[in-house]
Amino acid sequence: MNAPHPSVVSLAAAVAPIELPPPASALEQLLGMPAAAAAAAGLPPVALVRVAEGATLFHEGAPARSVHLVQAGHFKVVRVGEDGYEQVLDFAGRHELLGCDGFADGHHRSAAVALEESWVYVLPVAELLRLCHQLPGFGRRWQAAIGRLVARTGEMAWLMAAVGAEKRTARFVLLYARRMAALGLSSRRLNLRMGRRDIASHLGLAHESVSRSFSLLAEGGLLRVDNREIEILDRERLEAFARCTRGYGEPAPRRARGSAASAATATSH
Amino acid sequence: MNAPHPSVVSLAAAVAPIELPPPASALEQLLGMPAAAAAAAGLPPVALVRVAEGATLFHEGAPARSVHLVQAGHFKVVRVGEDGYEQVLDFAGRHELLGCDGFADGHHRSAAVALEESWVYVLPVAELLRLCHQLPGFGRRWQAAIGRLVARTGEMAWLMAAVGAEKRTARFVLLYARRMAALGLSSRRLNLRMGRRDIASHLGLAHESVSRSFSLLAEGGLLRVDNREIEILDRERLEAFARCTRGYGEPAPRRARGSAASAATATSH
DNA sequence: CGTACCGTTGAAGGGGGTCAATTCGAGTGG
DNA sequence: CCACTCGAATTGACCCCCTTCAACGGTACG
Repeated sequence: MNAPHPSVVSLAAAVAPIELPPPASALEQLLGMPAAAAAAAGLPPVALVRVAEGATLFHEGAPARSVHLVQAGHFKVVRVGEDGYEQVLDFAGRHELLGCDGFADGHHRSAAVALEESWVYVLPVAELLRLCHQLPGFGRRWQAAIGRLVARTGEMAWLMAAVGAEKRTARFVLLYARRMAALGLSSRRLNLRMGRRDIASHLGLAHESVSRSFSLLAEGGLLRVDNREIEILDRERLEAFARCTRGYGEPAPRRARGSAASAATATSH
Repeated sequence: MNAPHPSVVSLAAAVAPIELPPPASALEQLLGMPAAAAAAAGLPPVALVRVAEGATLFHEGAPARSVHLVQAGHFKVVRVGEDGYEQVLDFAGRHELLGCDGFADGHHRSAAVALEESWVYVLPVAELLRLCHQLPGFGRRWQAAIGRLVARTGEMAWLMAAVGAEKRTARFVLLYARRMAALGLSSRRLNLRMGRRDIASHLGLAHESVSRSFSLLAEGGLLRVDNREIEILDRERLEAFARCTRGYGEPAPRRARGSAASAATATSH
């Protein structure tokens, strides 16, 4: 707990904004050009700030003056219900936007909490409109980013549509793996940055159910689970299992020792 | 079924595009100016097309060349899973945008089906960028619309977070009422445009459970249910009931005859 | 009048929520 | 180094709620 009272204050206590991070910059990819070219085009430099683990990037209800582009690290997007229940809306990693729901009325409708030490670019909303005007091609990129954001609703619906905790957990793992693959990382060995509670809140389950699901999927030989280290052992069967949204049937592919009969799992029907 | 094979073809068979609809135009509100002023600014006219009940505005996977602004009527946004299960992602009415998830890669990730005879404005994506450049103030309005769209993820999460079919149904009713209020319509007497199956798919429940939930909420005196005609009898208690997301407890406020004791329902506990 | 679909209600069965105990690891201070 | 604490993660047991299967009434339509 290097953040005693998680607050935006921790931002001020962070290291001074840097100009260019170690690997490829998420900002450059969004702009569609290297930072040097952007500077030459007369664009003001974009701040890159550090967010400590457990710190809140922005609070629910706070005025939304800027959006954030994740350069490194991971966040959870949460909303606290009127009853105090913390609902995890989404997880966001590199190249993803945070805070766009604040566009609606100028106030954030969710909070973003860093799951680990992270770095984000700060893009004032006023800058965004100017970028659309000045940078040719940025409009398209910005629209694409918005499209991916809107598509998140579909992903979430896909998650929640599955009945059965195991199916839902399987879909979560597949979704997470897909995002890792999009970042060029391994989609077999996953390093979950969030705890079981956060996963459970995201999936609408009890954290015990998530734990049980992981165990059952591992018992079935689909996954190897070691705390937050996940390895997909049999992607074929995992996807087949997650495919059918409805039906408690096909309870779990437990002990399907049959080797390559991928057509149908050898459950007794 | 006036649409034998629901298809975009029905669009061509629709009445010729009109220029101005009867009441206030959703397009004018998005543009921030009357259509006459927009025309004077050199903007090309925007097509307003009719979509028959049951017709598909755009299909999943189809190339996304334009977004649609609902002027009248209602749509359901659906995604068909690989297993053929139809998942309702959202419902969209007047003043709402359809097809923005296609921004991501140029292809629609969901389909839009008209629940009744509807009218939509067709906004080519290329036009949108030009509007941002030419129309002062449009950028802000467009951002706000995007923000509302992104905020939908939070609404959906709020829906699904509730455990218990009754709570989830109650939240759906409240959400629907809120949208009706935003349109200036009555938020007490609701006219659901979608069937129980669609609601169930949207809430991740069996359609029988939705039906039962409506009956139980009606039995508790919170709602009056007559097929698709819903009336909110006691908004106070309905919101209190929907408030707590978790806990099967407080099963249902059935037969709470006690008049004004709103602090705690008089269940035997 | 028959068909088809929607909406409602009943009965049975199982999955997951809740509560509870246990293990394990990290951090802390003796 | 060890005792202690705290939290995360796992596992077990019980029981309610929801899914599923089934039947029934109502309405639109040919």
